[in-house]
Amino acid sequence: MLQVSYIRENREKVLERLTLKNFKQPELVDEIIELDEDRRKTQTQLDEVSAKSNSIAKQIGDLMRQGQKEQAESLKAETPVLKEQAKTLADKLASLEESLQSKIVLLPNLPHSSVPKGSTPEENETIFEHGEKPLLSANALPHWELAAKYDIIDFELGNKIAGAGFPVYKGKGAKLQRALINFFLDNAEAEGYREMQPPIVVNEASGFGTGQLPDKEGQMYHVGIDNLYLIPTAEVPITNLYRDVIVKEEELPIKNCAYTPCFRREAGSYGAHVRGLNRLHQFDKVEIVQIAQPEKSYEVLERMSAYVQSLLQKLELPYRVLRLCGGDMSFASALTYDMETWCAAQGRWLEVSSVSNFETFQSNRLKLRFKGKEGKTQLAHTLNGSALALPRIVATLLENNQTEAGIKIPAALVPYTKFEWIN
RNA sequence: GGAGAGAUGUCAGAGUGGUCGAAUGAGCCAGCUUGGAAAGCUGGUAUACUCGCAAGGGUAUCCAGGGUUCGAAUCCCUGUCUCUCCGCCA
Repeated sequence: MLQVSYIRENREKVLERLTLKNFKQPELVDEIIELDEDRRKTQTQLDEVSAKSNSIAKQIGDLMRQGQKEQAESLKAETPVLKEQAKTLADKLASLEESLQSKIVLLPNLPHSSVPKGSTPEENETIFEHGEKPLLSANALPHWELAAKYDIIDFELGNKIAGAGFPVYKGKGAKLQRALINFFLDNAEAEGYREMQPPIVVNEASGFGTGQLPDKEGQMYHVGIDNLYLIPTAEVPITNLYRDVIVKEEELPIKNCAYTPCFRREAGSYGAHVRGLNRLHQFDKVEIVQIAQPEKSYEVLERMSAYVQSLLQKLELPYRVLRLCGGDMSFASALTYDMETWCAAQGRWLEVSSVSNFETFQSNRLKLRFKGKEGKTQLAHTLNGSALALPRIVATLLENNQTEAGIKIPAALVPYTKFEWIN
């Protein structure tokens, strides 16, 4: 959520930046500014009336104590008018605040100055590419066929007990999952992240804090009876740990990581390109989350990007890094890097990580602030990234490392799997 | 699921209608003291909105939302959460 004061003071810039994000309702900006002006005027009026009432109440108190009952009574006569005024103003204020809030949450975050123009994934900017695309033999298989061949992931069985998009990992498939989770967590710890285990259901306030609610409600599984949501990413609980918190500046940056299952309804997306592990309703992910000082957050973002890349390098996966264009970025992000691995049998790039700086967009919703040496409190910047999401890593590993003898586990992972081959 | 108790500042904890943004203590910060430290002493120590160049002022906030009242941390209603006991349970 953008700050009203910022919109008020930077109208032109806000409009210009929203254009880059292909925002369709620029008229909202002026509506917000107008509502805000009205809101502040009403606030001032209400404050004045309240000040008057307070002073009268105080005088009545004084008079009563001095036993001057009659004068007190005559002062009381003045209050009904004030009360009426206060009520009217308070109602007006509440309704102004409500419409202001309802409009301001519709504005996406403003993109950083380095964000390229564009509205489709094709217009994302490839800023780095690493590793050789493997040359597979003509009879190479996509991962879902390899999964069946080696009996390590069973999509049918998951179908039976839950539905499409809930695979069952079996034997070495399950062990590979566990190995990857541990590999990612150990690396994150070495990078300075504190491991956390949060709840994987969250309440409404948490969903709002990180921006999933109210608009992306349909993407989360909702447990109606208790009004809880299954998390779509660990970002939600981990970032919300700091909701309504004022941290000390010297504690920054705060670095947390967590492994959690993630749940996404992804309603209505079925088809060939979502086969196998490409898109699931439940998947595992290790997430890294940082809270940083505003002037350092872009440095932090680069560092997070480099860290994610180091994981891909250790796993010996060919990848590229994209800087997302304005139209392809998420609602809340100011700058996003996507990491994609080359999935050789499918012959396509698969997104395995997304690293973003949200600047104050989330912290404004969360009321996550820090207090500097001078005692001034200000909103902190939040960042997060997948490090990494498992299914597409598994898909890439299976497809790229398939040989006549089976699937070769990358050396860095063998201490975790304790086997070198799936065969 | 049943019964009861409770929710006050960074923490502990007072406060049952006015002088309460809130006693007291601890913590923290600054200063004094000291060779340095401890102890001691002195002062400071919430957040949001708003007015103001500033100094400073106004308003709101004692879990949340309503209500009673000239006036609510205090009384009433509703909700949420926490704790204790019982039941159930990995």
